[in-house]
Amino acid sequence: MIKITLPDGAVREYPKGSTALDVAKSISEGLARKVLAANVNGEVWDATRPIDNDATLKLLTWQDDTGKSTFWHSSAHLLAEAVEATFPGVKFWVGPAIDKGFYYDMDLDGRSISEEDLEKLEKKMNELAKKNSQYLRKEMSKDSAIQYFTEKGDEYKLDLLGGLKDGDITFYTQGDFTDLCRGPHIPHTGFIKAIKLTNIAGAYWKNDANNKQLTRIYGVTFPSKQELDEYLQMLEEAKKRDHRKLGKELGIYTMDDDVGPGLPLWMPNGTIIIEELEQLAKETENDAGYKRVVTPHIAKESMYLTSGHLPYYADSMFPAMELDGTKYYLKAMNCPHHHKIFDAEPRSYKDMPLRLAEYGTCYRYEQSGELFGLMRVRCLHMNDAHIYCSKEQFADEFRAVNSMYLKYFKIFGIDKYVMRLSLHDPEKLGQKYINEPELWIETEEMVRQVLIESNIPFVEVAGEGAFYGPKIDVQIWSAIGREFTLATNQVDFAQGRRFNLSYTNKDNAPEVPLIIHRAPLGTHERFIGFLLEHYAGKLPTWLAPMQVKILPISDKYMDYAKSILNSLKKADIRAEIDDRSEKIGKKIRDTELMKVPYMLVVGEKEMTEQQVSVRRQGKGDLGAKSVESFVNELIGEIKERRGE
RNA sequence: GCCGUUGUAGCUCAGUGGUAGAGCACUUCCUUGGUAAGGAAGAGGUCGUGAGUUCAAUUCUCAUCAACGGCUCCA
Repeated sequence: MIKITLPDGAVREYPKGSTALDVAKSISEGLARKVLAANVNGEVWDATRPIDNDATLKLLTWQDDTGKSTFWHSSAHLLAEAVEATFPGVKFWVGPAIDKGFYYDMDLDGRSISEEDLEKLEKKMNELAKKNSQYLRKEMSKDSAIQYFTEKGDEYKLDLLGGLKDGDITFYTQGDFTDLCRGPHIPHTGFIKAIKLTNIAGAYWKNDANNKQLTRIYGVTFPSKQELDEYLQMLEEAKKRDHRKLGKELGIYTMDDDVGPGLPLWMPNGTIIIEELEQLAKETENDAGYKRVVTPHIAKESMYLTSGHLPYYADSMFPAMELDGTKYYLKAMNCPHHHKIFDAEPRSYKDMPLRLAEYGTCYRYEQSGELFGLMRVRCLHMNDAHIYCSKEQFADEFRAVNSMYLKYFKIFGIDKYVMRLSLHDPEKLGQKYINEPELWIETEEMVRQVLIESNIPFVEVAGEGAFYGPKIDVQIWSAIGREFTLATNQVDFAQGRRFNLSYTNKDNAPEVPLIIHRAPLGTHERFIGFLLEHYAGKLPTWLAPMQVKILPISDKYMDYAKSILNSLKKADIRAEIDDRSEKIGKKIRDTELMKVPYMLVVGEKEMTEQQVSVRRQGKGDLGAKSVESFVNELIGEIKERRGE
């Protein structure tokens, strides 16, 4: 007998070789029908795998993240089974579970798969799922595994085997499909009740653009039809808050073929948002001791050679223009310009830290396939600043930048983000990263300490640093789930020396400053794209392009409406009268759809009592009040940049 | 840049080898109506662009541009 300890602390005895499924059955049949996998001594196992020793056990169902990912991983195998049955000879690479669903990468050997094929595959998968085929686990020696795949001529699985140790190799078979796989898997295919293959995409083998491109099929599955429907419904909802759709509907920005891809034209409504954000940034940066600067959009090649950008990023800069034998580049970043401002005057430790801020216009020749609405563009306005400081001042400055982020996030109610400490990749020193291994480790540790001391939760990722130093990135997700860096706070131990920057320290000796690059609001483009999605277009009043719409019941009240408009304008409130000869219901509907925060309905009653009937977008009628008190309250809401 | 899909009116979308249609938006007129769509009439498109096949192309083929879904990239 073996002792099984359950999550509630209960210890039960079972015969040696019992499975998690046996344990579930001993608790209840209903539970047994829901068990997808099991956590055995901290490791995720098949629910059908025999347990030979005492163990702690947690049964995993659809309610557990690992239960879900096991379900989706098994679904990927089911997809592969369907593909193999439909397109014989296909070679498979890997098929993992992802955040929402799964994919499988495969080499179709020159064939291509269409949307119609996806439907066929879905059908086949449903057919195969109904067979309730068990996922059978089998251990195999490395040699026989190599033999197996050599006979099959499967170079992909052989490649996978190369990275595995003898003794770690397991195979899983369900129905007619066998795959090299670490597992675990759900008990049988019958759990998979609802299947949706979402899209087909190309994906480079081993994520390397130099390798062959495989075909990737994405899908998502559920234990019930209802959950799939709910998921599809949710996707529809997400599309409604896509900034590209809202940007068009609300007149924020437009793109034009004649202007060029990735070059947004900001319309009047979008420009208002930009100006409000800049105002916020100016106020915040003034308070934090920043000084504003303005620099040109172009600079000579020599400067980007000095900075070291050109060797790393020439491909993603617009090609140089040549004038009088000198090459000029459109600037892709503001830092070198700012360094030149630092260098324009002799600096002493008394000037430090020196904080130079600019909403600088940058141009980056992003790859065509990467352009994405406002989130990834070729002309961008960075909420940029560079802080020049001593090593001693670094921690305080870095911390202050982080708290500026958090201050902004509070204003905008941003809570769904991940702070990422982006480090260098030691293998790419000298290629992607400046070859200063000790400095890397030293500064990375400085940044890590600041994060830990400030109690900011973060994840560490190697290979995401800037070429000149480590950074903290704030990662966010677009409505459709694509990940972006919203804000960034970077340490730069390289450019100071490259530009020969120095200040005189207390001992009258020259010293190279450390530089912090920071962009807490990222770029206008990405930030506004993000905000549109974040607020689903319902911007807080201080940001809303139109803040108040006055809706007269009929033309008779137009003069009264105009007097209200005057009071609003005097208070610098963005307002307008809907003077169309439409019924009030129509005016309200149109204003609601344009997501104007406040509507003032005025008619006979309001005019006699010198009031306005206030209607809040999305909330409905708030009742009548005097014009004066409405204006005063609104001024407060706008000044304090209140969210709701 | 790569793989795949798409491209018809301002927007959302029908449709056809014989030079195009709906709803909303727009314009004009009627209507002056109390909290999410009042009525009528009208205007609007060389069907992304270029070439080829054909008596004839918006429709078929190719190229190109752009957008979309991914991959790669992201100072």
